[in-house]
Amino acid sequence: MENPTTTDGGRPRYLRIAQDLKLQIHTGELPAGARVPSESELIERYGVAQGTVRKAVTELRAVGLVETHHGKGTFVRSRPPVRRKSSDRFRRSHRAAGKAAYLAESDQAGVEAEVRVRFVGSLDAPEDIARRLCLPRGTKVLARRRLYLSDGTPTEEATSYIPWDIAKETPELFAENPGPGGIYARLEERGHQLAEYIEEISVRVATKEETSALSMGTGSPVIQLVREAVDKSGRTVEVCDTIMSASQFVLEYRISADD
Amino acid sequence: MENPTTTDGGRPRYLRIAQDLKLQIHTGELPAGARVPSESELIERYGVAQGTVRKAVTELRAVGLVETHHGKGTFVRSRPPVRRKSSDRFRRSHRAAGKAAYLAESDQAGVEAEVRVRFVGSLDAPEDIARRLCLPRGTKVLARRRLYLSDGTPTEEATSYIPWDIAKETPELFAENPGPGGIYARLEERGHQLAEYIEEISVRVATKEETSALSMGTGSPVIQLVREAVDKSGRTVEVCDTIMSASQFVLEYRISADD
DNA sequence: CAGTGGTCTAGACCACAGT
DNA sequence: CTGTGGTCTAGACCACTGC
Repeated sequence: MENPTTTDGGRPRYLRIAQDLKLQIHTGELPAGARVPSESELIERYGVAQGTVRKAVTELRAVGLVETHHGKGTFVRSRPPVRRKSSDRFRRSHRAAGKAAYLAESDQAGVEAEVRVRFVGSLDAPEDIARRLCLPRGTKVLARRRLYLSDGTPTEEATSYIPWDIAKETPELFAENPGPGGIYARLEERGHQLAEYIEEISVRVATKEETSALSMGTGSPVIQLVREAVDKSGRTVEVCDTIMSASQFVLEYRISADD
Repeated sequence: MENPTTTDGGRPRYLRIAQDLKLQIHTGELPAGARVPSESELIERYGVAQGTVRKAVTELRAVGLVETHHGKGTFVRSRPPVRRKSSDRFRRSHRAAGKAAYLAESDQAGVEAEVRVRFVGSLDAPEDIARRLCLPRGTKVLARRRLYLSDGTPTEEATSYIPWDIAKETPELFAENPGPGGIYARLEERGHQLAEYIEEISVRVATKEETSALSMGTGSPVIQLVREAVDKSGRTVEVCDTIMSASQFVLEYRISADD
């Protein structure tokens, strides 16, 4: 009798608490970056057990409203979703303007973008990448991994893989900053005129590494986008594997109705 | 001391149990459609409390390996992901062959497809839909909601919205089956030559309704795909709102590198 | 060290499905 | 009715963070 369980107003208590916190976030009572009250505080405030507030916070994490850091606390995430535009994104005109794809998008969205290079160097091609590049598995490739941040918080980690025979004749690809227009501009300068990009989108829950790299909660969904860049000769000259925090993105594609 | 907690071999017990079940699923020991042992059985088998096996099963649901039904049990899901191909999907050639987009894809994937019409009729356009159709909010539109199944299990629910002035002159749109080539073929016959489709993809956790419609677990991620079909005059003649069980799909888009 | 989140237990009661 | 999953409690201990 000291346990009303599910009879709170139809819905479970943990959802009721989650709802309450959502409201506080949306009204600005809990602004972006703010600390959400600790578990003990919530336990006292709502008069429930730890497991219950825990489920509530889990709910908020799943929705992408907060992120939690062990030992520190849980915090309100910032920023609304960024938009990526497909037909726009790889326009040669953006390159002419001296912008890489990412900066071009972010500019449009009015977000302060930052790119942090994590690794540039040779690597044995992983299974899946080798297949996509039509190389025997384990072949040496150039890998470029970078982390993208919007307004300071990491949202996206991308790794480009380029066959070694192409990379070695394109020294700019080894630089942290490959120059105006990004690596696609460099590849085209070297005679690899691009014909099309093929993007594959899938959704899964984050692995432990991704969770920490993108500082999200456990079990958060991520979007995995694998893009192949194909040149006029039909060869795949680059594969880019991107992991995004799912709640932060909306992808847009335009498809011509003419065959 | 009767509680070893996290010291099981580095990882939490619930992950250990989840891992164990995953293995049984992948080896076929628990084939598609099979019942996963009930909570009480798992409690006994692993010698843990209910909360622990619960978290394990939650993990499996998040990964999309099982689905659970209150009062009945939890079951292994079937089918690998279906592929959708963008440049393929809306080819006029598929319509000529008398197939709607969905059947065309599924054929390719060797999956037994089924479409179940849930609703066809007029509706006041919801906020977001009205905006996309450039109509004042609350205007009457024709709505067509259908559920798509692969090998018997629901994977996708789509609702098409068509402005009333277009719908009323196209009687086939009110039929359960709009005929060969689907509604896009009918729209083109009525003079609305399509120019392009614009698709927006986002990911979020399922609402309660979606959870039951697609028979997935609570908190599973879904892909929301909103497509606008634009005709040669620049008018959006249809908006289609699709919810998919995220773990069941891989979306593919081809983007031309030429501006 | 104290404070935070993360895992676990043992036992209770509720809600849904099928006999 | 029994058996299933769903919610909740009270209290315990572990692990990470920062003073």
